[in-house]
Amino acid sequence: MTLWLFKSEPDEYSLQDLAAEASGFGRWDGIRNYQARNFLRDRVAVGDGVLFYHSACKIPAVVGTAEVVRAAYADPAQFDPESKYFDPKASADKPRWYCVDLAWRSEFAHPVPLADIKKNPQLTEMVLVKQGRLSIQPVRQEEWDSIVKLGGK
DNA sequence: GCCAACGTTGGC
DNA sequence: GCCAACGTTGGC
Repeated sequence: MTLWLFKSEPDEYSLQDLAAEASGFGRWDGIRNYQARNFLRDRVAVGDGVLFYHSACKIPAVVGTAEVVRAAYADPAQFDPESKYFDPKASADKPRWYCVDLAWRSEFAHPVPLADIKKNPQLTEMVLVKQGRLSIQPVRQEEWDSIVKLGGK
């Protein structure tokens, strides 16, 4: 099992949106960055744990956890001309973009802000700190444990 | 809204 | 097969 950190803009899709899914899971789609796609397509597996991170908002922070419940499949939005994620260069037998399904697991009592993570000597090696712009990234077990502890859940 | 880091693309 | 240009991302 691998542990991950997934970023989402809360205006687009928040942890609360995932928690409110009637089906019990949500589709993590719209990934259009190659580095993130490669992780999604090649490494993310059912049962993997996910730190849910809110980005591009007032206080960027890890806000809770989720779990992967379906591994990579072709993101349907790339085939839909009406979608903003439409990609004319993608085809059904040669999809370019992938998505997974996630289930909500927990919401932190105390969100863990990026600013605090940067100040924490135990967490300075996180990809989140070392490489800013990556929306899907692996997390070490120790990092997961520290953040969940800080989150209070 | 700027701009830096990244993987991919495509012209040569 | 090199490498400059491109699109995406996201903190500031």
